[in-house]
Amino acid sequence: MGTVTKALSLLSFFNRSRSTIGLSEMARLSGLNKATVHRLLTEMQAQGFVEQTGAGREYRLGPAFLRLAALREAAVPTRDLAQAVLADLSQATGETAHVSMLHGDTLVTVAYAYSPQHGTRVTMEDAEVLTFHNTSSGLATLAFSEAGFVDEILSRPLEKRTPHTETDPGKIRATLSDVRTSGMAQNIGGFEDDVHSHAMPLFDAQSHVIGAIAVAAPTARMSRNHQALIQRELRHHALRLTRLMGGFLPDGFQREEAA
Amino acid sequence: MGTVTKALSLLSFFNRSRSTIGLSEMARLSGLNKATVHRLLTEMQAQGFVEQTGAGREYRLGPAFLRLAALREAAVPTRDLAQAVLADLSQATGETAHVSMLHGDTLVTVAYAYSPQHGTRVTMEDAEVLTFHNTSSGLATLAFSEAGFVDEILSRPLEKRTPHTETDPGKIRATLSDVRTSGMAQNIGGFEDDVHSHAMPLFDAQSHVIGAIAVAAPTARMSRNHQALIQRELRHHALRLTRLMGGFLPDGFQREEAA
DNA sequence: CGGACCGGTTCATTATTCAAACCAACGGTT
DNA sequence: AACCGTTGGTTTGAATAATGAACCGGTCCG
Repeated sequence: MGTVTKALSLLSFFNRSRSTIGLSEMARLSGLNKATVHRLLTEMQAQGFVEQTGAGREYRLGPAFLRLAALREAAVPTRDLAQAVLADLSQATGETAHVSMLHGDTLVTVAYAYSPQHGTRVTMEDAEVLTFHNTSSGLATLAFSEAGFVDEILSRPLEKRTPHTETDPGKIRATLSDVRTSGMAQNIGGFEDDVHSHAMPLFDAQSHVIGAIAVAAPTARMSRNHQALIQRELRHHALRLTRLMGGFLPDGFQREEAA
Repeated sequence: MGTVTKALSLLSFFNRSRSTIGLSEMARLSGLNKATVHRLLTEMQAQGFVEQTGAGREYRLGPAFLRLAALREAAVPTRDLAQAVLADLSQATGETAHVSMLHGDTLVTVAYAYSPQHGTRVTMEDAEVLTFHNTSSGLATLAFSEAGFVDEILSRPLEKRTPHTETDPGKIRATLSDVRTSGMAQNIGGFEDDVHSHAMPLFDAQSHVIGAIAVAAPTARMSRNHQALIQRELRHHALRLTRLMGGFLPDGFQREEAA
């Protein structure tokens, strides 16, 4: 593992529930020597990628990311585009909508929109990492990924998050096959109890899957009419977002959506 | 220069007008060997910090920054806080307001807000890098920086951006002294013709300057009454933002603002 | 006081980076 | 076609930087 890889991988130990990390803890988490970690952090600190908190001298993510994220967004406005489409989609369905993107082997939520229509709604967190086997977005993404990647994901331990989580790789593969046919994935209570979500894949210019767009609703609200509405709107907006981002549906992807 | 520093400094060559950079160009910009640059970029690419565009194989900033910026913002919500204060400030003054933060020796705009009140307004860009000698934010920041940093900045060549740009280090030092007395910096047409801006410094918990908050208006609109309004509102909101971010004014900082 | 942490530093050993030359491929000229 | 100047990417001993075990000086706790 190269030095740069080591340094950057340190950053991945920060998450929502662990926003500051001390030197020794970072050394333990990464398995690297304390001196090495110190040097890497010091170098990253000089560039603003991490900074030290006043008290305790722990490290946290630095301000450089604000700048670089803004530049990334200026160069590739996926987030803005997603946000715009999600606003329409959540408005049309009255439910929470979100877009998650594939980064390597992790699926990260990059944008979401709520509808004010109902008092109850499914809530989302920014930059949340989704699992593949128990979210509709994960299933939609996986269904259009290459076989090796699917094997890789399904060979790992699959967390049983709720009583309804499906953890049998064979059954999941059967589900993926259905998703490929219909173009849409569903998940009922597999990630959070009482949440019924629909998701469709998003594609880039080479028709490779790059993420998914989803609508999440309380199961209590999922009547047949409501489900039909969600599916219709989701099909429409998924296609729209893929096109806005300069992508193309793969050959054979079913496209029965209403104009 | 350490390896990590080299790798991270490559990222700083991306900006708004140069969002993709090829291998050879990056080697030229950084002064590093092509082989080294290639290895560094490859490592960063594996972590999602850069990615290659389909055509031309050039590199651009990667998606990892969206995630890390969201986590940074979750840990230290400076941007959100700034945005909230700016909304009020631009509303109260009817002019464009913005906050810029000091990262090492560069001053970067992190948030801004427009007022819909007038048809003409000063426009801003996200993640824009400001110079110190010809912006009110730069002068406000510099006035409360330590002497060594001021010497460093003023010893560099000072760009004469407009006919009104002051480039004489001696006169700039005199201006900084005035800014320290009044707590507020002004700049008339030194950055953009016909823009009159006011700025005040922002401080952290150790009373070190961390950036500035500013109001920028067309010179044509700057009557005595309007200027008095802007100064009053700016004083109020600058103090408010410093406090919201957990900072304290340094001893002796003048505080004659209206409650 | 003694022990167990913490963040940070030292220095001989070891691995990486450097520079320069070299490939293969592409797009224009001649 | 031949040539030219590019591009991204790769290879080579010689120079340089990274590494990790031990070490320092704190602070907290009993």
